Amino acid sequence: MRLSSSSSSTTGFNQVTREGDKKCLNSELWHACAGPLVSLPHVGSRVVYFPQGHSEQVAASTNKEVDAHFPNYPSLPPQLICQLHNVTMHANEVCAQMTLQPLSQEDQKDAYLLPAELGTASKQPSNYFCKTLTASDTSTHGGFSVPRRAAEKVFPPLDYALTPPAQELIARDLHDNEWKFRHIFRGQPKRHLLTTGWSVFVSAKRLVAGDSVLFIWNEKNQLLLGIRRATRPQTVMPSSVLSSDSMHIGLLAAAAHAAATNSRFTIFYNPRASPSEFVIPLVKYIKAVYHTRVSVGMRFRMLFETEESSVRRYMGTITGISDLDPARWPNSYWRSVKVGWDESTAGERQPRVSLWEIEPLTTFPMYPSAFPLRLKRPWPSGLPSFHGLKDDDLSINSPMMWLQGGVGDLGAHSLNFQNFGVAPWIQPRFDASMPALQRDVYQ
Amino acid sequence: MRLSSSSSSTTGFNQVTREGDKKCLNSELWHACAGPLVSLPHVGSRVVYFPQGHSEQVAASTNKEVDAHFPNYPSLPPQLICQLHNVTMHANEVCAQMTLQPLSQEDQKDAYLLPAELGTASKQPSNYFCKTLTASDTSTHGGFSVPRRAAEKVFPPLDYALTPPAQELIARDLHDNEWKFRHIFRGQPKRHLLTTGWSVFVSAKRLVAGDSVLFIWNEKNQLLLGIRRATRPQTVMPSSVLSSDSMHIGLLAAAAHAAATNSRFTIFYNPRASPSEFVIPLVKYIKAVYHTRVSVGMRFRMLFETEESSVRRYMGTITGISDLDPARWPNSYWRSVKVGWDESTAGERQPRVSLWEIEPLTTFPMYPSAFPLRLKRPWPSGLPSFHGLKDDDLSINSPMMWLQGGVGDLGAHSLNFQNFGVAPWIQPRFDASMPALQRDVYQ
DNA sequence: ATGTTGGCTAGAAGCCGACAA
DNA sequence: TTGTCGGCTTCTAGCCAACAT
Repeated sequence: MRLSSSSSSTTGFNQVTREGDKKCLNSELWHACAGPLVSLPHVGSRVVYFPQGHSEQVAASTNKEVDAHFPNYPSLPPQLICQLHNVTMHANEVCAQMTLQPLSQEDQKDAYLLPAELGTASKQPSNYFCKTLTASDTSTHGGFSVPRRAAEKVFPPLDYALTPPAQELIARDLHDNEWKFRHIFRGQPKRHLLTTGWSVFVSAKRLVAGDSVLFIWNEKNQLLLGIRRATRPQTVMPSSVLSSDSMHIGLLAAAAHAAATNSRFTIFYNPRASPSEFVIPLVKYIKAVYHTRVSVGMRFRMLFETEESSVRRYMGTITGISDLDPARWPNSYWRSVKVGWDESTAGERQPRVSLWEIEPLTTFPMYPSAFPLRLKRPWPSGLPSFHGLKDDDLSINSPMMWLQGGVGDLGAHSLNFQNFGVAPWIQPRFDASMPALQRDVYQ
Repeated sequence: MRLSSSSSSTTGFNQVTREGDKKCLNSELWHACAGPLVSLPHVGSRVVYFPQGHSEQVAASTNKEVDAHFPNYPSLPPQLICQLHNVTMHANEVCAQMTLQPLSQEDQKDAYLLPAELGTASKQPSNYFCKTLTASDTSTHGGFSVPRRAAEKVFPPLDYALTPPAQELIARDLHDNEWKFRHIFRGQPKRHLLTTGWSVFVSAKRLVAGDSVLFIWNEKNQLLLGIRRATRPQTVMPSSVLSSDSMHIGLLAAAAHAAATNSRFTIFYNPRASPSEFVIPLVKYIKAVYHTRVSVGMRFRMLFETEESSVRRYMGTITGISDLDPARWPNSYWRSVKVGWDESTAGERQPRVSLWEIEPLTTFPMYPSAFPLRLKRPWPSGLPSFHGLKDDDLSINSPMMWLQGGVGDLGAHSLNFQNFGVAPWIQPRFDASMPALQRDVYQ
């Protein structure tokens, strides 16, 4: 269950969302290109930044793991609670630039005492489709074959009285460039095709078979058009600017310096390249780490993105809880959970996940937590169970804001809790140091 | 005439010179693309690395200057004497990857005591031409117009008995890809043209008007083909991997860590992006810093690259000698010389240069040096004057090795020394701490 | 000496339904 | 339902000399 945490697409446009001071990016399209699982924390909210996760993104981008002979930054904790000052979406390679400011040492400890930020539900694109391009779609021989259901759902209706039925479509990309396509319904059997204009788009964007295109019909009756390049292995060269080692060091040193001086620093989050989100809302972190009981043997679910840009759940079992990198990052919650996946195709899914990525499937009585919780006191008893969640609210495209008016968006997807009738953290333990995560959050 | 310091093109191929373990790069072509002023130090030799210069390259690549609120690395000196362990030339964006290992604290001081590395003259391409592409050259309407002199000098001779005279040219690029062109001599008036094959090259390399192509006819009777993209302002995006701040910090932290632990680190030197070379041979540094007397008011020359990839000299006057960045990099020789340029178009030339970039024009008696030399003792008198330098050796394409057999390539521009009958450092001072820079170097 | 343009032509780009998976 | 292909058409890429600078 993920309360799609405080996505910045709430209002359609996030704070600055500019690319090089030129144009305002369409937040809805950006999120569609980023994928259904990606959410950006709210500007102004408090977040947790994980240098380890950032390091993983750099490693994935440069195809080079971190060097073993690396300087340690003992002053840099594995997680850093920060104020999120700015989020800028970039269009070329879909990524988000975030300006973070670590809280002071004192505030780091007191973070749990402060009221959590208001969260709002993210507005996912309603009418869209995503298709992976075939060889025919990208050849010079013809146009683009539109899946029938997709065309009927997303494109304006054709006048089928015409012979053949056809219209001109105008779509805008993330750069706000306009692309015109001839949409025609012809052939035997009949099918929807984009002909004139398609090839210039393909060559301009340098699309190849395997890349995906994304058409969105939004509330303003505009057609939006995004692309997602296939993750070509070995695509990025070492950037020829800085060695990957220096990049790794730079990321750590920048964060350490910012932490030591409580000054701002800037990171790039690349959703399609990064294995996992490494800036997550503070409330999501607190809930997962302090209010969820996990133990070896426990079953869980986790969301993954499908080929067609929708989500599906995979199930697995927790097989261990330990530090991913005990030498460099002791006592880190980053990917601290070792898991086994039910399906045998599981080779493609990571063997370690973080607490906030999974939904434990709890049954009563709960197993005692084997995880070294910092929490000392049991959660006050007598909290109500969760009932009354409606099935209609469970779609990933219309996540339910089930804490509206409360103090926090707990930052998880709310899928399928009703299957268990109770939130997994219905009886979490309680830490005396965090009274301000008021109980009414859970009501 | 330039003692192109110990360029790796000496043997035609440098040590590893591989791109992604795929192909062996042609060193001659790489240097031609890099430009006539670029030289790479020898693998195994000792060099001086300037974090400031490296920082300038990152700033130029990311279009972002270094932040004022930057962490200081007091342990990192402005120049670091290193052993150069490896040089790898890259082909995509012409750049060189170098692995450096700082000498130990002790060896840093003793560096001047060790014998200087052997230097050899670099072999510049003999037959080549470079042309900046016009709108017609890059349009889909036609081919490439070859300048007459260039075609006659570089291409194999046509059989002018044919009507029209034509041949097929086969050229190889840095990736060792083969490109075929139809070379024809036709039109009224007659001119050399590349027709069939040209447009695929232009589109494959994505060349636009303003970019340059480079044809080389080498000693093995092979035709080599390189490109140089115009330095488009704002070309590079922030790489969407790491913030420019983190890159700056990363470079400094990596160098500082390597210096502290005497471990290897890796840098990328991008000749076309970097304002100045920031890894230079130790001997060149020693000569410029310890054996050249400069003072305010002194006249000097400096080499620059022309549009046609040849060199020309500009003259100027030293107007000051001071730290470029007294706060961050006190006592640094990097761009420590403030200069004024003779020609009024001097706005495009930097107002600060480093000692090893210029050739002071000395006359007797020399001005007393206003620069804080560390040298204590005057140079032993009685050294011979320099005579007998021949004018024919002054071409940049046939640099003379006038220290052959000596212990060091002094790595400075020795252009036009014969004009003054004496090397500018004929009477340098002498430092007791550096006896091993034997006097016979200068004989 | 060489950049640009108009004219011409060959070949690729692109539209179509047939066919098959 | 939709990917690929052969057939046909259209249009542009590309060769040429004229012309201009």
